Amino acid sequence: MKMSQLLLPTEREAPADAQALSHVLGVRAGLIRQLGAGLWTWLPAGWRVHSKVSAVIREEMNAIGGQELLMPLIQPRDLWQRTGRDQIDELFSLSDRKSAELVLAMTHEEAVTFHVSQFVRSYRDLPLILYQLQLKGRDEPRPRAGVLRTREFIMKDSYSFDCDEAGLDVSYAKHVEAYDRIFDRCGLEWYRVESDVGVMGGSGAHEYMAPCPAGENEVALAPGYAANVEVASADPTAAKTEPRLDAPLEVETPSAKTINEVSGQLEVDPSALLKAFPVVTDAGETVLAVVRGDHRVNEFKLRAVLGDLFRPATDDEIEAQIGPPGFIGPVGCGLRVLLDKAVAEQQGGWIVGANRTDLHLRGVEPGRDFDFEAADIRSVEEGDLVNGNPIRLETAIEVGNIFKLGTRYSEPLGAKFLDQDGLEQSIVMGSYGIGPARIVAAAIEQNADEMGIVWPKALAPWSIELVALGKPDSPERSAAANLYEELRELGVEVLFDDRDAGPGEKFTDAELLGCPLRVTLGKRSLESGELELQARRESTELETIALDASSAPALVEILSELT
RNA sequence: CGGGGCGUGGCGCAGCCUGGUAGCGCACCUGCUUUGGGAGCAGGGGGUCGGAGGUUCGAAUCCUCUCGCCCCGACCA
Repeated sequence: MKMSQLLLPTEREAPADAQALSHVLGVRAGLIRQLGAGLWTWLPAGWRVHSKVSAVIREEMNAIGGQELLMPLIQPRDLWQRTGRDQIDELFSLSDRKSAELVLAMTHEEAVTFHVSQFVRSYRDLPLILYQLQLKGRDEPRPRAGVLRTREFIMKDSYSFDCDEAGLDVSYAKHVEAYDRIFDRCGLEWYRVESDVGVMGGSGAHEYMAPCPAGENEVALAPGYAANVEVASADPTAAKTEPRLDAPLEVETPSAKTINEVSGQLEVDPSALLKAFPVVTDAGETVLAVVRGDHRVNEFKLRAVLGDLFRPATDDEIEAQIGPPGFIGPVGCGLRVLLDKAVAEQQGGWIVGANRTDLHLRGVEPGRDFDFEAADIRSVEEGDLVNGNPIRLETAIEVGNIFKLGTRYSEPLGAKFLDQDGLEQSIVMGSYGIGPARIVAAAIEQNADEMGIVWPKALAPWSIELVALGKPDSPERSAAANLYEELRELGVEVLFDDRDAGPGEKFTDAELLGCPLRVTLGKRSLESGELELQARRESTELETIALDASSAPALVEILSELT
C-alpha cells in the first residue's frame, strides 16, 4: 500500500475525551474514529488489524470442526420472548414501519437454536459446532473507553450442540484448545479464569482475560489458580479478634455507624468487627449477610448462595425489621443469617451492632449467641492464600468467554432429537464468544510505548513500513519504489511511505502506527549501499543490510524471525 | 438511573465572568526554497460558536428549554 493513497488520519495530539491508552493510540494512529457514543468506525488500517484477528479466529475455529454461517442482527422480538431474554434492559429494541417489534441480537442463541431445532432430528446429526463473525447490538447504559465497551460490535460467537453432558464437555474442551491458540497467536498476555455463570445457571464458565490498566474486570491470580474476583475464593488472613467472653457485653459507641468509626472508638482492628449487610431477595425474604469488618460482601457469590436475585434493604426496611441503621447485628435479629466462612472458621469474640442506637456488643460468638448458616460470600483480597500462596489482583479486559449452557435454550425453543433408544431429548448446548475489537484494544494496551503502538507480528496492519526519504523523483525515491515492488512480489505486506513529507514526520508516524519492521531508504543508503532496519520492538537498535537484489528476500527472512 | 464536566473550522484550544468586527497552534490550498527526526518565507481557503426560544439597539458571551459527548458510580444474562 502506498501511503500517499491511504486514508490514515494520524493525529499529533490525543483526543480530548480519551482516557484509555488503546482509545488514545487507536485514534492517533488513524485506526478508529467515533461516530456516536459507543459507535465506532474502523478506518482502513484499523480494519486490517481487526481482519487479522478474524482470520486467526476462523483458522482455529475451523480446526476444531466449527462451521461458519451468518445470522441476522435484526430479529423478531417474539423469538426472544420464548426464552425470556426480551426482559433484558440492554436488549436494543426497535420496530419497523408496520410496527412489528424487532430487536438487535446481543448474541445469537435464539436464532441458532431455532434453526438447529428444525434441522436436527437424530443423535446422528450431532455433535455440531456452528460459528459466525457478526455484529451484536447492545443498548449499553454506559459505553466507554473507545472500542472497549460499545453499543455495536463484531463478535465471534459459536454454539455447540451435543447429545449429553459428556458431549458438551468434549465441545467445551475443543473450544478451550482453540481459544488458547487464538490468544497466543494474537500475542496477548492472557489468563483463562473461572467465571460467574450468572442467573441463567449453566454448569460451568470461563473467561479469557487480558491484563491491562484499562480493563473493567479484576482477576485473582496465584500459582495454579486464576479466577474472576466475582467468583474467586481464598483463605483469609487471620482476624485480630478480641479474647472470648462468657457472654456478650454491651458497649457504648455514640454515633459510630461505620466500621471505621466503631473500630476507632473502641481502638480495635476492623477485622475484629462483623459487618451486617441486610438484603431483600426477589422472593421477598430479608436475609442478613454477615462478613468480617475488613471484608466486603461479594454480590455474585451471595446471589449464588441465595439462589435468587436480591437488592440491599432500604433504611426504612432495616429500621422496621432489624434496628437502627448503623447499629444492626445478627444477635436477636430474627432473620436468616448467612455468615461468611472467614468468620465461622475463626474462634474469638466479635464486635457486632446491638440493634439499638449507639450500642454495640463485644465478645459475641456465632452459634452461642446467634444461629447462622456458613457460606462463602466475601470478596477475596490481595494477600489471601490459595494453596498456601498469596493471591494478587489484576485488572483485565475480558476478551473471550466460554459457557456451558445445557438446555437453557434448547428447551424453550424445542430443540430436541431422538437418542439411540428412540427417546426424545433436549440438545445440550454451549456458547462461546470472542470480541476481536477487544483483542485489538488489549494488544495495544499491552504493547505500546511513549511513541506509539508496538504490534505483535500477527496483528500488525502491515509487516514492513518502508520509509522513502529524499525529494520526489530523486534516485533514492525510485530505489525505494523498486524495493516496494520487489517486496510485494514476494507477498510481503508493506506500507510504502512515499509521501512528500519530511523525515521526522515519516519516522514519527511509523512509530505511532507500530509496524514490526521499519526499513529506511535515503540518499545515505545509495551512498553506502545499505538499507537501514529498525525493529519496532527494539526501537533504538539499528541494523543494516545490503541494498541490492538480495534485499527483498533478506527482509522476508528477517521478518520471519521477529515476534 | 445518580453525580461531575464539556460542546467555538479536520484536530487541540482561547474568547464567555464584565454583551460590541470570531481568534490562536497544528492541519489544508498556491508559489518558491528545504529533505535523515514533526522545515522556512510569502499569499490564501474554511466556522449555522451543538440546536431552539427569550432578554437586548446588539448574544459565542446573559436566561430558559433541548440535543450530543466524556468521566465517576450503578448496571453489564
